[in-house]
Order: sequence, then C-alpha cells, then structure tokens
Amino acid sequence: MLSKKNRYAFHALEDLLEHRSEGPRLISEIATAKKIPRKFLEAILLELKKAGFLGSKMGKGGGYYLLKQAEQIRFADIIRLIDGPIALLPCVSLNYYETCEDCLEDEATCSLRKVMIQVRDESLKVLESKTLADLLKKT
Amino acid sequence: MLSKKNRYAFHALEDLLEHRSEGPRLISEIATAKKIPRKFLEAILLELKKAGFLGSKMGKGGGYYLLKQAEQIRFADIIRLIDGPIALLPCVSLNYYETCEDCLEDEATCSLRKVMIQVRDESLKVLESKTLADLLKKT
DNA sequence: TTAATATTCTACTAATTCTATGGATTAAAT
DNA sequence: ATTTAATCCATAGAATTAGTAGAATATTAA
Repeated sequence: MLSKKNRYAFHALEDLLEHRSEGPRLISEIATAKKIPRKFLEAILLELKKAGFLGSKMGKGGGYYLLKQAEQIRFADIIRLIDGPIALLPCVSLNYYETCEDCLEDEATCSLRKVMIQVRDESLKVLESKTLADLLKKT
Repeated sequence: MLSKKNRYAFHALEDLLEHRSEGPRLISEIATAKKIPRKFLEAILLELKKAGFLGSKMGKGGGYYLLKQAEQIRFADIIRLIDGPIALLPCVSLNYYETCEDCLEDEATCSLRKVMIQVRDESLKVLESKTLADLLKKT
C-alpha cells in the first residue's frame, strides 16, 4: 500500500496542477484544499522540490508551483521518491536494488525472484505510463 | 515491498514442497534449511495452517505438511494472508476494501483511484496466475 | 503411565518506520 | 523596517514489524 505521505503527495500535485494558472500557491492553501496537515505537507513539498518536480518562491507572493509539464510527471517517479521501491523484493528493484539475502541459491536461479520480476514489469507498465495529466481526465 | 515475514512464508512453503514425499517436516528442519528464526517461523506456519494451506501433527513423527496441491496455492493468496492488501490504496482493494478518506470527491470520479485500479488489475493478473508450482520450475 | 517429542498458545520486548508538530531561520516584497 | 512565506532542525508519539521466552497441550512409544 502507498503510505499516507505518498497519497498526500499526489493530492498536493493535483492541487498545484488545478491552480497552475494562478501563480505560486501557498502551502496553507494546499493544506486546506486537500485536507493535509500543514507541517507534514511542508516536508512533502520540500522533498518534491529537491527532486526537481516543483519550484518555490519565498516571501510575499511566494508559494509552490510545478516545474514540469503534467505529462512529464509519472506515477512511478513520485512513488519511488516518497515510498521507495515499487518492486516486491529488493533483489528485483531497478532503482533500489540490493543483493537479496533471501535468495538462498544464486539470484539467477531463485524462483521466487522470477515471479516477482514479472509482477514488477506489469506494475511498471502502468505506473510509468500514467502521469499527472491522467489525474485531470475526469472521464 | 513484501515483509520479511512474507518472504519467510514463501521459503517455508517451498521447503515443504521440496520435501513433500518425506512426510511431516519439523519446524526446526525448515528453519535450518531456509535460515529462518525458529520462533518466528513457528508463528508463520501456524498462520498458514489456520488459513487452510497446511496441516500439522504433534508429537513424535509430527511436523507440518501441505494440504493443497502446489497449483492451488497462488502467490496472491499468500501475500493477502501475510501482508494484507495487494492494492496500493484501501479504496481499491478487493479483499480489504475501506472507504477512502483520501478520495475528497466521491470514489466514482476520483482520478487517483482510477489509475490505482489499473495497477491492481495488472498485478493481480500475475499474482493470481502464479502458484507454488512455479517455484519448482527451475528453468 | 511415563518419558520424550513436537506443535500450540500467551505474553512480551526491541527496533524500525510512519505520521505529525514546534519553533527558529532565511529570503523576498513593499 | 515590517510582513509574508518558505526552509531548516529537532523531536515526539503511534503503529507496525521482527523476534524471543516459556508454559501448555497433544501424540507416540516404551
């Protein structure tokens, strides 16, 4: 399951997209609109900024805004940033790979691994093709 | 990611399958063979038993054994039992559904939900078609 | 009927991760 | 200067995960 933090992140991004034309948006505006604890949201937005998805401006008239086109922000990217690996086993993760102590035999022949690779690939097909833009399609 | 407990569960089931012909298998034998903490494994096997996957016998000559054919034990079933929902959001889970506080609008139109339904369906295609029998295919 | 064997049950503890908050600091605008 | 708003730092509480200890119960076999 996605963490609460990750769900907040998606909602915050959705909010920024909805109000894109209005210029920088305040943390507190997003928090109110999407019912996210203000301070928690602060940390989330900062993380999204450091990863290059958002820009921000301090002081009066400041706030957060999207740096990329909605089509360029994939679900997979956000999930990897906030929650980490999408794969079900570390030894099968593309972005967070770790040699798997669980593979008692070698990884090449580990059968659990083989199935998990398939799961990963099918999940990625969806998560890497869907972007923020899909959040606005109300159909 | 799967919990350690869940990985242990798969390895334990694999072990039971490999030694099926030898009659009931001791917890401690499985623990040693698969490098699982004995006491932790105990709890896992009991859970698998209560869910109907395993049988057991106490006393001398006792131990655990599979109750079902390998083809009848799906990955999805084990994951749901040990780790819970496979879906990424509660409001999208088939077996652990909860009304989603995150859907600020109604569920029918929540766009985050729509994407997550697709992810769930693709994952399930794999996890419900793969069974313990696939763990023995060393190809 | 007793001793040995092995699962089952109850009740913890430790460690880690997740969720959330408080307050001081820095940057920008007027 | 004053106000506004993001940034940084530190921490605290709750929940979940991982693992352990020991007593109770069931079975076998002598």
